[in-house]
Amino acid sequence: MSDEAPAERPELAAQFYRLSRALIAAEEPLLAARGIGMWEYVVLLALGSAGAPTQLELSRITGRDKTRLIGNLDALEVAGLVVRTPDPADRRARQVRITVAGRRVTSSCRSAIRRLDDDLMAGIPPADAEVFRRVLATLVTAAEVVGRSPSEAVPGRGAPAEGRKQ
Amino acid sequence: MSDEAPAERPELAAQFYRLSRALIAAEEPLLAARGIGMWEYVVLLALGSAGAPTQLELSRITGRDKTRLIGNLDALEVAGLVVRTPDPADRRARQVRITVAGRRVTSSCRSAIRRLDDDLMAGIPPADAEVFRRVLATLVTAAEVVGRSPSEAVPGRGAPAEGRKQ
DNA sequence: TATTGTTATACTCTATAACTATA
DNA sequence: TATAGTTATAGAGTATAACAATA
Repeated sequence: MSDEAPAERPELAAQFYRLSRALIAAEEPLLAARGIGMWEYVVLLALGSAGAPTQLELSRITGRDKTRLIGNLDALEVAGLVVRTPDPADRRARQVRITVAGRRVTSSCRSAIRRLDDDLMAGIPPADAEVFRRVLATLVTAAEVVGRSPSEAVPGRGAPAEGRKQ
Repeated sequence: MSDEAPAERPELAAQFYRLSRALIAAEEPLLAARGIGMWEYVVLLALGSAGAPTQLELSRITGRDKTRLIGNLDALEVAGLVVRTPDPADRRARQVRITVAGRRVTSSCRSAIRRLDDDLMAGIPPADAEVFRRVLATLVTAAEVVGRSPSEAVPGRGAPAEGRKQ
């Protein structure tokens, strides 16, 4: 209990937050130069693997809300990077497919981002980098569950102090 | 050059983004149960180390905009976790100091977050975890500069494709 | 005139609820 | 009635500009 020396270990959330912000800020101009935004790139990436998902399926794949996906698909479609065709089995749904131009843009973006990642990792010894990437991948999957663990529910007093207005 | 097999290496930004989102989402209820929000915790943490900075200095320390800092300081002050006193040397400025109650809340939050971090890292072998934390700290400092490196300026065509409306 | 803290305004992003057309 | 896609509305977060008190 007498943690007089706080050990000064940095908090993971703060570190991940800074890193993601810095990387995304660095990637955005690279994507913009190729005519797309961050979320449109995410959509293109997902479409590169999936076959011809419906918009709702695509929403679930990317984790992006279906209503916000629409604007991205609109932009991608007018840019000729995806096509939306009515689902023959269900005329309410629309199947989304990536085009050849879409694959080309995706590949170009991926290369640029890969280069950025390599720049960031440039100073890390290869052995350490490999450990880092392996642990990172493990944490990403583990993070889905964190917080649901019963390590701590709420502190002493019962009132959840809900109504903060900030 | 013939990278036919994309090697499937995940992108760092996506991984950091997911991790920070998951961790922050898990931390928010812990902080809320103690009566503060994420940014107020950041402010309290900064005040724990700094002596009695002025609001503008605190803005620079935390990286938070000075106008948005105000709401956080208001909330922290009515909660009795910080006090604002006029700077005797410059009557325009106000010095911000953390209170004893503020230190108590900070410590409680830090323990809870430390516990969350430990939960996340629970499955990682200690040796790997140590490497991971060391590399992570290195990357955080390196990330400040990434993107400013000349690894790639803009792709083929000169027009920066600026006016995207999304 | 410049600066500190503050307030006000606008703009983006997000979340939720309605609406249409199909089923 | 329920669902896929769309649109509209409201909220949170952010950025910028304006303002009062002081330097």
